[in-house]
Amino acid sequence: MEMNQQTPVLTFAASAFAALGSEQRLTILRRLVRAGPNGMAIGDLGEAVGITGSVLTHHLKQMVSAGLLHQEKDGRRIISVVDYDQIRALSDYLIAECCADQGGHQEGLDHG
Amino acid sequence: MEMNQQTPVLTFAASAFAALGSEQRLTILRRLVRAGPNGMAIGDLGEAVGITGSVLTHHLKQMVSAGLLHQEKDGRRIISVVDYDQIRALSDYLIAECCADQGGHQEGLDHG
DNA sequence: TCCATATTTCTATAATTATAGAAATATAAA
DNA sequence: TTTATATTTCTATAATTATAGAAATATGGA
Repeated sequence: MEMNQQTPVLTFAASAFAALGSEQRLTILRRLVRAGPNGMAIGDLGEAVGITGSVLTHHLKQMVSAGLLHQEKDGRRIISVVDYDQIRALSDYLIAECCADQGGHQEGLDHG
Repeated sequence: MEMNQQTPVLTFAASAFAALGSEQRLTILRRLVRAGPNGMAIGDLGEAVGITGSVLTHHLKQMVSAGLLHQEKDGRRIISVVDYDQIRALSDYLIAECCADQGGHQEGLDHG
């Protein structure tokens, strides 16, 4: 199930946090962030972080499905690129929803 | 395994994000945030969010273990209180680590 | 002390996620 | 077209997490 704009905020957030909830995936994400907006081929990524093959595919799939990454084809390579806006949205969610009445509260968000 | 100051950042972050990665737990957390720094007894919390008994205990345990909450005794009630600082730290991590080179980068963090 | 309440632990089962090898698919280059 | 590379899908198994009822523990009040 891929997340889109119709997905309720709670569902998106839970799915995205779950996708961040693994040391391996955080490591993968950090490496992709370092790669910047040009992204990185799966093979190179795997070599860089020491996670390859079907396990890497499995983790990337979860992150794509949660909306943290997207992928583009470049010949026979698949380039993974971080969706920075989604990550920012998640960080904002955390402050807005989870620090309400503690100085970070914002009114008017629709929780779906 | 309870998180403390010695826990590597990556391990804390992965564990905390995993603890946020469930709609039920996000719902619980939001209710506890609304309760503010006085927290909320488990029974009242369960009634409010519609998750009770061993399932609620199970979720709270994960959140406490990840450092998102702590618990205090008040007679025979157990009061759960959000650790706002930890949530802020998590939000900061997301921006610092995962939006680096995209405008949110900070130097000098030790990734453990 | 006895009782009611609050919460946890125990136990079991279901569901999901993780790990990994092998085969399959897709594509570019020779 | 053949070959090598890149990645996925398939399959299987292990590990973790979720759900839930029942029994156990802890505490305050009658």
